Amino acid sequence: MEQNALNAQSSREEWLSRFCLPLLRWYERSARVLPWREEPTPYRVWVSEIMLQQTRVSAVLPYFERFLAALPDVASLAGADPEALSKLWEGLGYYSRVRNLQRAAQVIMEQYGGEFPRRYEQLRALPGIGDYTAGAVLSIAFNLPFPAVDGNVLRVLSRVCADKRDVTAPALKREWAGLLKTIYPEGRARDFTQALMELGAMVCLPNGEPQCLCCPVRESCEGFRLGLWNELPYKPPKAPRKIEARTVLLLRYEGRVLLHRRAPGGLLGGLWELPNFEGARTLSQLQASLEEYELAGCALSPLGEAKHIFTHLEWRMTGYLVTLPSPILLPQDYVWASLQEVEEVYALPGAFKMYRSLLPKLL
DNA sequence: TAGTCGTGGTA
DNA sequence: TTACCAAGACT
Repeated sequence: MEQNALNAQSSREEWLSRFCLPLLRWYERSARVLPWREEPTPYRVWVSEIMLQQTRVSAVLPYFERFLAALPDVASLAGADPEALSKLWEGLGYYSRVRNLQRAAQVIMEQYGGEFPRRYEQLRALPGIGDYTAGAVLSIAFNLPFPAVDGNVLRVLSRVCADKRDVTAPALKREWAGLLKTIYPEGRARDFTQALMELGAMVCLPNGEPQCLCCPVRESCEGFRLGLWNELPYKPPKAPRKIEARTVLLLRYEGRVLLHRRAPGGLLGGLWELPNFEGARTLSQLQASLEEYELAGCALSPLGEAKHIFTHLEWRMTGYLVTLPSPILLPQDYVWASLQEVEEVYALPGAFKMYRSLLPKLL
């Protein structure tokens, strides 16, 4: 065993002096100024952590400011109009996050009198709060020594300890959390949690070369000593994403476009969309389909192709403009929306961005 | 456990 | 262009 290497068996004193304290000193002078850091109330920290799940800081910033301005506290979130809430989240992705956010706010109002709970089990039981977020809120908002093991922390620890095990394994995440719990510096939980993540975000980078020469814990890093940064953290290969052809319809009538509300749950659950169906239909195929639906009098023209890549799915879309000559009876979950309503009321996911951008000219 | 669930930045 | 993947949770 190398004398300068840290590992899971090193003592608390070794971790503190070689890792935690240098890291904290670095954080004190290097931490980015972020809105949820300036005033780390439980509500602000919670909302920021939900937004930041699998999402970059730069993407979150404008959403966070707008969200906090519209819904400044738990009570306003609990009572918010779901449609307006969905619109506030439009474009941020993983839309179940915002539904869980409101459900949790309602639980906090009803079960905790609007006061944020401070016990791990209570936080963990709220919708949308898992092991990471519970630890993040407890440590960052309440300054309590609970670890928050995210992708940054897994990357930092796997490199510092030159650990080649699969970081996506939940058991390993629990193991790192157990280690961290024993080395939290007294009274410094808020800074230590954020310092670990900040190091991963700014120095111990994914995708390319980490900034080891600027790293405050370089001298104790076994990954650095062994030159293993390129191999760590280890993740097994992922399944290839499925490719799906879809036909998208932009139906218009008298300056309005037809929108459909997707079923709750599942992909883009509860959001609005341009009517679409599986398979790439040609113009003549589509013409035949429309006649079946007694829409024979429609003018039909192609709008071009578009691609949208989800994490595990890829849509290759073929779009058509359908101009209705007369009104139709609208089924459930369909609306005629004006351009202004598309912009201000209905949450339309990014998958339809290309066709949405045509609306100002077509309506 | 492994699949589902968005979007945009970056090498 | 492609592939990775970012302050994960849920089933």
